[in-house]
Amino acid sequence: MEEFYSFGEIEKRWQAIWAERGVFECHEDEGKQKFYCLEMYPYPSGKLHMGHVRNYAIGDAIARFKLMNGFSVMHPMGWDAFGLPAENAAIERGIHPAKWTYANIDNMRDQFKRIGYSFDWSREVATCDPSYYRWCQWLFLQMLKKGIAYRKTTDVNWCESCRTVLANEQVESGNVCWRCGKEVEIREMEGWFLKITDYADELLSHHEKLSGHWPDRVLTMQKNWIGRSEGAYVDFPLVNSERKIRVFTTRPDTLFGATFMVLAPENPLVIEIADSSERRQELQRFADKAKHADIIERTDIGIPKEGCFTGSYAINPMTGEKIPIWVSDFVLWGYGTGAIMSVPAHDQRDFEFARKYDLPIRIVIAPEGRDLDPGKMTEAFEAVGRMVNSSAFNGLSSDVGIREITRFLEEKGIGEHAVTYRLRDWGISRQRYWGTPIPVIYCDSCGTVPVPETDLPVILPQDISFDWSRGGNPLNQALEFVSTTCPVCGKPARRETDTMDTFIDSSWYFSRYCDPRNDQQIVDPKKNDYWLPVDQYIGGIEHAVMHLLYARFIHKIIRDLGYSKTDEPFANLLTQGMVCLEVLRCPRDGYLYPDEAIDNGNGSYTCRMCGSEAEVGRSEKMSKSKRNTKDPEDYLARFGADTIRMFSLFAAPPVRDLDWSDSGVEGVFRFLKRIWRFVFDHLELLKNCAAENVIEFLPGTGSTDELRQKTHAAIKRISQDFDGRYRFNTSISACMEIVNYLYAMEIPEGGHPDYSATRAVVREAVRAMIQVLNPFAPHIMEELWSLLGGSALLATGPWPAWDEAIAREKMIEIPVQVNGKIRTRLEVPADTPDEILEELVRNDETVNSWLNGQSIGKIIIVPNRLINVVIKK
RNA sequence: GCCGGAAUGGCGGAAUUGGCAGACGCAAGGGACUUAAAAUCCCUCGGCCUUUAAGGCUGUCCGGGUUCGAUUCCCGGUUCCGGCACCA
Repeated sequence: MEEFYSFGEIEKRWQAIWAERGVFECHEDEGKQKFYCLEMYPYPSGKLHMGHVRNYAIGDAIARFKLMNGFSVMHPMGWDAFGLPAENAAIERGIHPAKWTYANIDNMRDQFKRIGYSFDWSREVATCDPSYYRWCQWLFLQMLKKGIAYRKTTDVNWCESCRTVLANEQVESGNVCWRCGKEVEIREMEGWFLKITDYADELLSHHEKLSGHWPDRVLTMQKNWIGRSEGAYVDFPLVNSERKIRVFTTRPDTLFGATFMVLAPENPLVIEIADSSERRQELQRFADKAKHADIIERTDIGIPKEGCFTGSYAINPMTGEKIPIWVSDFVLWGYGTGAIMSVPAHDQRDFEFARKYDLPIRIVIAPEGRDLDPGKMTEAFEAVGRMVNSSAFNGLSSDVGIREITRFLEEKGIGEHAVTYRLRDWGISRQRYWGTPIPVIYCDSCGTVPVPETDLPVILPQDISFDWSRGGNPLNQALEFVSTTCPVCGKPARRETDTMDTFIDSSWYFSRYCDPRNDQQIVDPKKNDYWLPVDQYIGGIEHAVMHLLYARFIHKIIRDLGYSKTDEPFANLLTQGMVCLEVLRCPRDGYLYPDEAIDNGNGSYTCRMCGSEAEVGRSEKMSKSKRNTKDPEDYLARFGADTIRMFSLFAAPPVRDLDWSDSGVEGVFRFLKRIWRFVFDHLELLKNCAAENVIEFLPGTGSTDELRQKTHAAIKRISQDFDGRYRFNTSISACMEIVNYLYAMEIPEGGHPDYSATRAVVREAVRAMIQVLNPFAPHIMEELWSLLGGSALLATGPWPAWDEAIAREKMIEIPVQVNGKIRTRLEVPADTPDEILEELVRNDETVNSWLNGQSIGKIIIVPNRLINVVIKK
């Protein structure tokens, strides 16, 4: 053993041994309990960043812990390899997307291996490989067959900077592209959609299975996104026409208060019902304006809503009254029926609209214990109450009224109970090259024809020109790809040139890992049944509604196709926090790299370029644009893989954001060196302790008993931390305490009467430390394990057991309070009976001095924790 | 506007079920070793007050409440972060 911890050589050696022996390669083993540990696979952007290091360090700790505990562990890795950056690189630098992507994959795989993650590389997949995307295409064909995939022309979100359509989930803050941050525009386009709305109810109700296993906020975000609302459809007949206008309302109890109607400008009825050609033109202009209005302006709550009268009237089916029909852009064409009944007394938007255009307001819901006056109201009364001005329904409470009115509507055939969702169907067509080709063919005679399954995969052509000046998707220019023959009639036909949203690729990759080389089917159902669901899924919160909703949806389709028995793909979800660092900002030169500023040592920084004082901003997510990134490679070279892994687990609990700290990294490095040196300094005493299964303990001194107790308590604590709590920062600190204790302890020389007793306890402690730290710093621990005589690999265990009796402290210092303030402490054996404690307290000098001659009211004893003496009032 | 989450020393964080606030680490200060530096080891370290020892008061965003006892539970508020934002 060398005196100094040479991490570089140690890490390289053990990585080679693990790979050689295939320790992390897994297979279905019915004799063992399985554990599927998965971190969200990365986009191969070129190199790993600190967020990756952390994400995979968390998963690796869990996977390694399970492996040491005898589970059959699957911990796979692959690449979310289709996507825009590859294509942009091709345009900017003339490198083919495939070449760029595979070069990045090679580099990142090499980085992963040098960090020593316990991935089963034999299961690696890359979504841009035809053997993978073939099954995306197959899945699409199955959805087409079932009517889940369909084509329509509709308003879509178009990002000009990415030159493609985006799904609703991929538009942030109302109008911003999730990828590039630029504003999106609404365009009418034709494209492919998946009927995720068919699964809305199930996606929502299965939250029940996830509750308690997924973070509440992810479930809440999905719930809001799905946006279920329950109410009724109501038909309003038009005056002088056979036509009806159907509306959706969540408040049938307010139906008597509907004094006008409003249509969305896009609603085709608008033009149809206009009462004159003049009016028609006016309405057309209004609709055009609404269509081209800025999305933010149109949807901002604060801005008063413009409206336009159609000249037509409808009949309120309850009151029989004639009510005017208006048009306004606050009514959305994509939600409900694109038309509403307006109840200005009980809906704020309707109220504001009614005030602006002087439309009637009628109270039909009375709050408990007060009266409303339509003339004096300043806002709508939106809460529930008792029905008034509602004929036979007067006096009913809102909830009863909703039921009764709905029943009445159904009896009369003028409405029905209804559920609507905010969720829209998922638009998956992307007008870009680097994605999975959508396997359909357009034939002039036969229409839209699916590519026969036997012809899959439809290969993405490699020879392609990325000349955007010619407009549109580069695939359009690939004539050999586009021109084909119709599979039905054999006449010339053209292929679809749009590719699939890459979120499709990532919606089922966890299934493919179960059977990654299968070229007969998407996955062998037996293998899916063995491994799924993923027992622990780990990734960033940014995918709360995108990836995590899509994957749940696609998995249900895979289930319905008979390839899985599980309803939900991810049994437990952990969303890790971001890796953050303070930003440096110069008032003139913007964000600065650390070496662009001079550290004045007093917390202030000077910009090297212009000499002005740079502001130290708050800690923000590491990003290139803010220039506050740290390259894992630098730390790998200076401290090694074990140190960066352990730091990223120690600095904060996984779910929280982590502030990067160079001195914190050094602290962890020091800790590993301390362990190394302790073993080196006590090599003779520790020799072969890893090979020892049973240790003979001798009656010890105070400190040996204490060390044993601390060792067992630490094993217990860390084992329990792995059971879903995953607070590795405290696991590591428990080990630091043991190591500190070992350093502080007097370890007698051989021949001393206490030597044997101390030796046994120290050997046990060091052995256990090496074992429990292995999931966090596997290379150094594997090395120490082998140096201390471990014959098998530590990676496969064993995990140490703890003895409950030893883990419990023998002597306890119990704080004694008088009226809630600590005044003294009692040193007593654990589990001392209450009577004895009470006796001790009553006779205690300090306690009595704090009584000031008053008598004791009662004594509260919390076993082994605390005593509180309450003075009688 | 609505819905979540958070707030603890100079900093990251700990306190698992209402029971010792500040574990562990960083930074800082002091000391040992060294010709020196690095490395390493040891000590101190929330604030205020008194001090010979030791102790007292105060302190977990702010204001109330429940309780023998509240970082933890309840009510009201502040600030920050995130999500959704005319969804009828």
